[in-house]
Amino acid sequence: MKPKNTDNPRYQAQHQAAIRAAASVFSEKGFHGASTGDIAERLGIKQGSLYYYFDSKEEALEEVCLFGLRQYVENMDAIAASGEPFEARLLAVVSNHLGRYREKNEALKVHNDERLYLPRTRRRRLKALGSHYREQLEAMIEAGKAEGAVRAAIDSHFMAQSVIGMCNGLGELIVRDPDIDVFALARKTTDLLLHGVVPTPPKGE
Amino acid sequence: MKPKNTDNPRYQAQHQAAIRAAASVFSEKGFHGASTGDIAERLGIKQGSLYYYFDSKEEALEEVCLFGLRQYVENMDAIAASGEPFEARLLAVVSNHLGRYREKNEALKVHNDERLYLPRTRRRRLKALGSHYREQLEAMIEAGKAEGAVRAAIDSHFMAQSVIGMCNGLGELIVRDPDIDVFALARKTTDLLLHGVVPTPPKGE
DNA sequence: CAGGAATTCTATAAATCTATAGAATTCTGG
DNA sequence: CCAGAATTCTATAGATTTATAGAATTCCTG
Repeated sequence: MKPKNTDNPRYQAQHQAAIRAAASVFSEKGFHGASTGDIAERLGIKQGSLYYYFDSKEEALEEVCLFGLRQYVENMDAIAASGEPFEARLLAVVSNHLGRYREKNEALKVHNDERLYLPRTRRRRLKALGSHYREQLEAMIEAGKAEGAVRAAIDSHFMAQSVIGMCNGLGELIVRDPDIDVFALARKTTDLLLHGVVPTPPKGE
Repeated sequence: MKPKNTDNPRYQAQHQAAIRAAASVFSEKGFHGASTGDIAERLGIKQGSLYYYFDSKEEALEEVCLFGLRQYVENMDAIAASGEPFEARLLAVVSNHLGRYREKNEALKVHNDERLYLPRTRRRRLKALGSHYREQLEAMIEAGKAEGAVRAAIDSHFMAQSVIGMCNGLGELIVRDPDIDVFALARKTTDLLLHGVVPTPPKGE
């Protein structure tokens, strides 16, 4: 093992840059399609030098996924903790999710598409974060029921997964068209989830 | 080039089997993570022999994706052509989409996750099929507006993408839990899309 | 069962790619 | 500016992988 000072700001900065370079390359070519040489090149160093920052290519993938997921999940925690009414919190969740596709789409895309190639052990921490996210969302929906903002018949597990999937699908739209107004899209999405598409009131309950 | 008779039923059967084997392996390991040796092994032949059925690994991926998408899109055409009211057609679309995750999930999963690794030229035919699907769905939503079953304010492009994303997200649920009742899930999903989660009627319009 | 067509096998070249070791360079504090 | 620490480079072992060529086998038809 080389001497390295992981507390040094210089090391940390380059380590971050390496994660970003890996995110960029993985998102373009996929985990297996990208080589450590590609990543090093994007970072402006030689292939062998990359191993100063990652022990293995898999570790790089894991760090990219964690990086992509972390702030996203932290925002969810903040939203869940806020005392806002259900509608506002749902809008915040959707905005947070869709917003990621604009700002930091690469690492999150890598998480979405490539995380499956991590070995079981490495996937554990990611799964914990992802489950935490979904559980927060489920709890939020349950709270919505308690508020009377959500029909009692709604299955919160099902609905949480629906919201996540819908946002991921819309992410494609956002990535494809750089001119889309993400916040307007979030409002439309929230409106669809809240009220559906039918003009007449739902059949009671 | 070897002598080969692509009209021979024996050839066609093995070719189909090769596509299935490729779908299975690609869905497990990803395109770049899977080797032609893996595919051949699953098919019960040697690595080199696989090239009797595919000219390249990329061609194998393309055929898997087309296979996964084809019947799915054909069903959509049938649904669009049926004279059913909007609600019934939406349910049919969602059932078709979710049902794929049970029956033939491997090829469709490969299409969803790996199609990006195809070169531009090979992706064209897939894109045509996918766009056709989305356009049919958009037209269906527009027809729903004409019927008065859908609010005029709904953006059909946005909504089509939402439906597709939602179904893909729920697909994970279906793959994860083999005991899920897919049709019940389709009904819940359709209900959510039609009426939203809010118990009180939407604010007019 | 003979002979040609169809299918599969063996063997391999040529091009990867990951990870490591040790040399060379750059940085930093005194 | 010097000395040691930190970072990067060069070079390479060792393992894989795709795709091809030609030999061997199996299948089918007459």
